[in-house]
Amino acid sequence: MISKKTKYGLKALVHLAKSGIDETVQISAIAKEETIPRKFLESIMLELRKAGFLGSKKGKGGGYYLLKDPKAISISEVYRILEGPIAPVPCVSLNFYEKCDDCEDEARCEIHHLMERVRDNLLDIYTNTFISDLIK
Amino acid sequence: MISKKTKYGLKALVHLAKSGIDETVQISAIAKEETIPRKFLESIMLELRKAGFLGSKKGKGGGYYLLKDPKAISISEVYRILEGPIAPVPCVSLNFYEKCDDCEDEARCEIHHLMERVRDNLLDIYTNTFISDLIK
DNA sequence: CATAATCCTATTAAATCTATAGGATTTAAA
DNA sequence: TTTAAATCCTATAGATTTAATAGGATTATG
Repeated sequence: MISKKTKYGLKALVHLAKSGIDETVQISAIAKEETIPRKFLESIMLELRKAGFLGSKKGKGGGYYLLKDPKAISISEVYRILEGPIAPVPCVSLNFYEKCDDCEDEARCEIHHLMERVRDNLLDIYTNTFISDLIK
Repeated sequence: MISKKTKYGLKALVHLAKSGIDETVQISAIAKEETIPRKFLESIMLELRKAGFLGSKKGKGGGYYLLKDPKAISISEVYRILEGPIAPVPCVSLNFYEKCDDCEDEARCEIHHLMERVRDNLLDIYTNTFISDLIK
């Protein structure tokens, strides 16, 4: 299950992609149209800006705008920023690896290989799908 | 990310499968060998029994044993009992469907189709992998 | 009858998720 | 120059979920 944060973040990026690159859109407008709590979205946009996806303009008439081409923003990048690991368990994560407390030897762990397969499938989808692909 | 509960449950089932169908094994033995907190495992075994995967024998010399052939227990069944929905969002879940608060029309939701693809991939893996496939 | 096992309910502790509060800062326009 | 409108930033509250434990009740064996 993905968090609402990630879901909202993806929707906001698609929203901006629809408006066009370099077009500023206000948080309140996105929040209203996408039915996302305004303050929650504010914190998400901040993260996406700090991660380099968005630029912002302060003050009256300001807002957020896409810094990258929607064709160049893969879902996996966004996912890792907002959600964290794509892998189903930390011990098969490429970017957020953590050893399990319970198993000594990963090669002998019964569920390790299954988890790797799941990871590979998710990675395949998320790295080969882009914000531009989500525009309807 | 899957919960430790699901991970522990899968490991316990594989453990029992290794011992053989109808062979009773005690919680404490599984807990020790798989490095799972005993009391936690106790509650997991209880759930697996109530779901029909396991039988139990009380009293001295008792324990748990597999009721089904490991070749007939798919990961998806276990997953749904211990973890819940396989789908990444409730609105694409086959067994735990819930409407989203935010989108009005699922057909027009930008991320809906992506989530369906993820679900289908996960389902494919989890329904076509069985406890017997995890034995090393 | 002592021992060893599951059974069962409740509860705690910690972590995470979701959302909000409350201003500080910046900018545009009146 | 003032006002309004926007982001910026930190903190925190509240709710939910996860992980684990407590404590005894029940049952079976020898």
